[in-house]
Amino acid sequence: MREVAAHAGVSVGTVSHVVNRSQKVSEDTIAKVSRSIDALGFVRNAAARQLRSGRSSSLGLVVLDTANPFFASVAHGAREACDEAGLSLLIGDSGTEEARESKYLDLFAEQRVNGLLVTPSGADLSKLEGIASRGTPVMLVDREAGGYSLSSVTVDNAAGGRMALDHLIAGGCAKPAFVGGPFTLPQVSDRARGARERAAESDLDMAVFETGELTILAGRSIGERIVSLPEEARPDAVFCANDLLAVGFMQAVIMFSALRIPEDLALIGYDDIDYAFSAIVPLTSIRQPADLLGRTAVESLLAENASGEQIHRDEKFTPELVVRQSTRAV
Amino acid sequence: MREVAAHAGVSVGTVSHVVNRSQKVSEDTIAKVSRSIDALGFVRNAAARQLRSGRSSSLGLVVLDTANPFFASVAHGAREACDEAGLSLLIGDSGTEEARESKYLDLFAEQRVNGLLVTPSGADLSKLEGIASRGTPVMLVDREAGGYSLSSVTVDNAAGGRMALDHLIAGGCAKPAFVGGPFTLPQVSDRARGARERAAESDLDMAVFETGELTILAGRSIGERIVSLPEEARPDAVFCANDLLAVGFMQAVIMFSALRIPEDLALIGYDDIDYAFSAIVPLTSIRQPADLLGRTAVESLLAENASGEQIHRDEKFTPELVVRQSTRAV
DNA sequence: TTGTAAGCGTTATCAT
DNA sequence: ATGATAACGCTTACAA
Repeated sequence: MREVAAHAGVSVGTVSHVVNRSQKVSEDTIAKVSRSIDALGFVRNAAARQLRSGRSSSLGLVVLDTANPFFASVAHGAREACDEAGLSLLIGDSGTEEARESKYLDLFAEQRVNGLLVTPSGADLSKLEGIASRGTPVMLVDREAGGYSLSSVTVDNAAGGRMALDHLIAGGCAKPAFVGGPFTLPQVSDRARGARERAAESDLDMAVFETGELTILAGRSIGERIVSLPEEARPDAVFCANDLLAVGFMQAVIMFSALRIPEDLALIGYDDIDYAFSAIVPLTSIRQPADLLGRTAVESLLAENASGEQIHRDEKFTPELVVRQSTRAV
Repeated sequence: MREVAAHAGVSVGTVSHVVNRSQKVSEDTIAKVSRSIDALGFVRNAAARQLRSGRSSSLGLVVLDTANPFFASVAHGAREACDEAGLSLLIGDSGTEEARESKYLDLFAEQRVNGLLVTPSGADLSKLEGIASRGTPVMLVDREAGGYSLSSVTVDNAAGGRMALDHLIAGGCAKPAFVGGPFTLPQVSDRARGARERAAESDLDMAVFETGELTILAGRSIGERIVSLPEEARPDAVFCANDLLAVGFMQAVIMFSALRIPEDLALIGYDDIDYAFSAIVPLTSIRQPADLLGRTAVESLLAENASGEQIHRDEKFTPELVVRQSTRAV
């Protein structure tokens, strides 16, 4: 910048003002300085800029798995909202590991982000609470605050679980099962709880098969296990904690058994990702407004930030049943 | 940091040394300073750090579409390689728009990233060449340098196109068609070119249907158009420029026609995303090593950076045919 | 409308 | 092993 100033024959302060339009500068000077900037290929230094101004104009987002289309959509919605607000979004992928989550939190803290959007991996949110209390706004995404003093944007998982079982039972299912994990994730345990409650209302037991993660691969391997069970032990309807599991489950059914979906085994997923529609047997699912979740998280964070309030809010969306072939006509 | 120094009764230089392990400090002092850091909740300021040291320890990646599983995998591979090298990765999504790409490039330039990985949206790479010539290493990802003086990591698209048609023709197809776009993307036009060449070798014409983008939605709408063509004008095999298009195309075939895949219409995609396997009719595809592409891009960039060389290299992977039901037995 | 100059919070070079 | 101190490149009062 000093070089630009020298080249244009003005002071650094003036250069700064033309770069930032922060003060009235004469047309002539603007032209002169602009020419020097181009000639020298000057690019302003974000580090110096941020250090001096104290502002960072960025938000941090930490999700469980960027390869999961649900979180890809959340990130997409958040990015759009950030773009509109002139902020840049830093994205971290915790892989459902607290250590990696913590690493990104530290990284973002060092960057002095204006706010943090987090889907926590573990149960202990005290680190986040600490960050929030030290002045960085924190918004939980797809996770309720529980006893912690934090704001959140969520979708009602228990309601979703109830919807899924309601639909399965209405279709005539007698031996429902739940597939998902880890149960330390409230997203998983709440869906299971809602489902179990609804099953109990119809005097049905719901078997539970726990997986280590929410991926296609995990779905496929638990599917292999379930289709090889003797008929009397096999469920007649399976509710998967997300669509990736359901897609993998379906692969296993088709590869390793002669069971028909939905006649022998009904299948319902969760999230309604784009591919649910295109599955071998189009997949019934519980749709979540993922994009909106990300967008709302950013907007709420910004609103809270602007108002300077310390009041924590919980925004909760309701999911929606999307019926397709994988559960039709049992 | 000054506060920490005062609290611990040492100088700021010493605090810096314990934070960075950059010089020998006595055990006692380390303990004392660490206690003060915890007590005051000190977090080092990345901006000041970078400003003073001149180092940024981050890489920038700009891809065409983060919602596309292919690029999600590329980003995943790149992130892993960055993690291993102790770098953080900034990701930008250009949405195949040059203006957005340019915006991210400027943003990353201001951040003084140590290197840039880019899948360009347009044909003019002079901006990237300029950046590279000004000292920031640039690596093209999934795009060749053409006449520009830039390094690249790619997968052979023309070979992939040839493979696709070879397979279709071996299956007895007589009226092949290509679906994809925009053709300004070399990934698309090279696949089409390879396919057309192979078709010509068998004295076959290949119809071309251009789409505006490479999404499920675009595939569905072009699919609607194609299945409603009179039989004599309708292709008997369709090669889609990527799997998203193919998935959407398949949706249209099933919703809006009675045509069977592959008996009436064979379908082949490109990328072999996870969902190809689970499509209504499992999708034949040309597999690209997406993860490896991202990883290699980072590693090559770092290697080039370390060696301080200006020699540009082109690494080219070869794709692989994965046969599934959508083309089997015509 | 433009110039001057004091920091922002670190790191790194010298002394001590 | 520790301390003092000069930058790093910019923003922003304030002065001219």
